[in-house]
Amino acid sequence: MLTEANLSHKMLNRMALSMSQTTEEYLETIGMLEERENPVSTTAIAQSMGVSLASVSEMLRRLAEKGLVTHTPYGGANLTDEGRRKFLHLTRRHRLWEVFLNRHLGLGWDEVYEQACLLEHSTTETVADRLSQFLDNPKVCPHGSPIPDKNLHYSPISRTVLATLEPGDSGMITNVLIERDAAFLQYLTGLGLAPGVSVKVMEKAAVDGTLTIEIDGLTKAIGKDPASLIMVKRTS
Amino acid sequence: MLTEANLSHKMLNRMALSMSQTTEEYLETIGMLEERENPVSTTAIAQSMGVSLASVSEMLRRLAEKGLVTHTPYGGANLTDEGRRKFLHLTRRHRLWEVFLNRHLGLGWDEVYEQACLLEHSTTETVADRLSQFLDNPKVCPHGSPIPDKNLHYSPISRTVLATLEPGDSGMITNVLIERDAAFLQYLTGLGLAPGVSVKVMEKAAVDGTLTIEIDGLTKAIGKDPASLIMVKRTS
DNA sequence: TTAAAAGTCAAGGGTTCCCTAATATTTTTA
DNA sequence: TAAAAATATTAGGGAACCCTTGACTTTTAA
Repeated sequence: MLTEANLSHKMLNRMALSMSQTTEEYLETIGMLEERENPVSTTAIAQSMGVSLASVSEMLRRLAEKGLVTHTPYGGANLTDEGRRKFLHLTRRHRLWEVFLNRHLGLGWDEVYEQACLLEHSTTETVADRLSQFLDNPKVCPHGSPIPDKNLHYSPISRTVLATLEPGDSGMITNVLIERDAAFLQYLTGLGLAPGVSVKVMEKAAVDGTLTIEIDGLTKAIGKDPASLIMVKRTS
Repeated sequence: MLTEANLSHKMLNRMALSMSQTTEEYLETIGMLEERENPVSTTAIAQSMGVSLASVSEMLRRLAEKGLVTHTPYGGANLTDEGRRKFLHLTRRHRLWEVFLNRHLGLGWDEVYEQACLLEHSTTETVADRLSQFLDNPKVCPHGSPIPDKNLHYSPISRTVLATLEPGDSGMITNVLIERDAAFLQYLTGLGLAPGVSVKVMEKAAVDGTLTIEIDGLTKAIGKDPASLIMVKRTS
């Protein structure tokens, strides 16, 4: 029986805006993986979230029940329109907080991901919109990833990977594909690499693709793997 | 057996900083009630949180186990030093967010409580400290309540209630005791009352204590009950 | 001293999320 | 193409967390 007394705060909350934090994290993971793999495999989700395959299977069933994903057994998962909408809202909140934390609180681009992960789940639409205004409606986060606007539109990202540039090519870093690995970001910082920085490829090792690049007048080396996680816009 | 695989994200989180959100809310409620009633009765907590007496009894046992409160059966509860520390941290975070939301995002003083309630539970110490700096280490929230500093010290609040002023007395509003009742705050806004505003008592009805006051040159009436929730600093 | 108020205990329920083990399906490869 | 390997699902179970009702105990106040 559903009495008024039974409608606790929590229940009302759940009906009003929310999904549990875990559910939101599944949506974010799936949305992120969808950009690389479509549909998204159970294994990819399990690895990315650090849980067992069985947990993912079960969660996918629950998400499908709620209409947030489509899931064909043995065939992977995709966000529904509704799921995608929630995913983009979360992305927007996450990246707006990253901008705030970086720009106004002085946290490094290697620190903001984790903090934004915490805040994004407790951000109402009102606060997100006001925050966006306060920040002058930024288009990208500190890692260069696009921030969906109020209508959830966002600009496409570059498709060119630093690792594919050839000697003589120049480009400007637009964004990095890994945002939560603080150590990786610190490594890039040490090299002088960040969104907006211009690089010129001097050499490319035939054997393993290691690049010799010029950044800000300095010559540096970067392996093919890290260079595959850095997106650039070619300038020549 | 405790394997590395068993140490999920959640478990690490729990060990590192946290308490569930509900636990934090109990601490906040108890800390708040302690200012009026000491020790705090089970009933007071139950009413304030909208749960049954039995739930509170059980939770007090759990909080006592964790060393956050002392609880003598049939004798009420008190925060331990550790509980008080957590309570003050939460208060600090809550009120810092209120200042931010009000000052920079333009939310009204009647809207900030609810939003800050959400954010406070996902705020690390680093972010709280940086936020405080960003806001120039504010000493009070939009409702005039003191914000504990980094060392959890805070200035005492006024003990004078508007309702106790006599005709001819003047004072400045320092803070209001009810921060989460948006309708009440809107009522005060309509009267022109807010922290920092000066008032002069013109009349006081003998029968029910209703005050006639002058605010900003305008004459207004306010009942004894609302006037008992408004704290002032006497200026004459 | 007795009734009312306050508080506790016992038992149980629901949700959420996770795991292991067993099983089923699909893909790969020999 | 059959067996092996990889992938995915189901079954069964459990822990944490928080809440409830109903019976009972303690305290308070008339």
